[in-house]
Amino acid sequence: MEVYRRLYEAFGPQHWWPGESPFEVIVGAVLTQNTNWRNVEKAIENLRQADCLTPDALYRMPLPELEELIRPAGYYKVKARRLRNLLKLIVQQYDGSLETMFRTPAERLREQLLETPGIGPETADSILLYAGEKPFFVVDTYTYRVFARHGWISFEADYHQIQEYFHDRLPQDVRLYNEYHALLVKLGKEYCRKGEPRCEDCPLKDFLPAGGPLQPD
DNA sequence: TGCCAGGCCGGGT
DNA sequence: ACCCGGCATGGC
Repeated sequence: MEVYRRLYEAFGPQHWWPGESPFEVIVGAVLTQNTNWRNVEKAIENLRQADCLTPDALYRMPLPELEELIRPAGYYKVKARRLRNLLKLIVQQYDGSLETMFRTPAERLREQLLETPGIGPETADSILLYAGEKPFFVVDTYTYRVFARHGWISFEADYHQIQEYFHDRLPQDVRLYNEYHALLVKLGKEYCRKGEPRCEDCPLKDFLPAGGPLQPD
């Protein structure tokens, strides 16, 4: 929580990803898997131009056409199938209505998302938090890297353990989870990229263990 | 120019 | 159970 405060003071509110619509957020959550958000924006813009930013319209679209539209997001063939799998759930189980979908108990919806091929824990939690406003903390590579390098979690910790770490320590607040995750991404991009920790000017430098960041990354 | 990006899956030990 | 490559485009 002190870490959160420090980041908020350094970077301010990120007002991240409450994107145009919940559906757009869902599509973005799949397309951004291991991919720069800028590329995702191009893909979403293509979908908008094609007037296909609704579950039914997108689910109806032939796979090759979908692949072409989302091409800028990379991994376009896998992602087209993953999107399709998710759309199938939304259309067939919830009649294409996100309101209906998010009315189902969050724990059970999470299970359903995870059963969908191509939807892993981070994508599922991103959908639940950012589109559905359900209190699931989103753990991404930056979360892992930042907290492991500071010695706050183990480098061996899996997704669920890391999520538990946050759920145990933070008030259950959608707004807070939302902002915290966004701030960690911001921090990660600027100071905690893969090869190069730049701890000198990092807002969290005071919290580093003696001898600098831990490294098994 | 090479490396990285807001993961996830499947196949090989 | 673990480890590792494949998937692909665009930006710095």
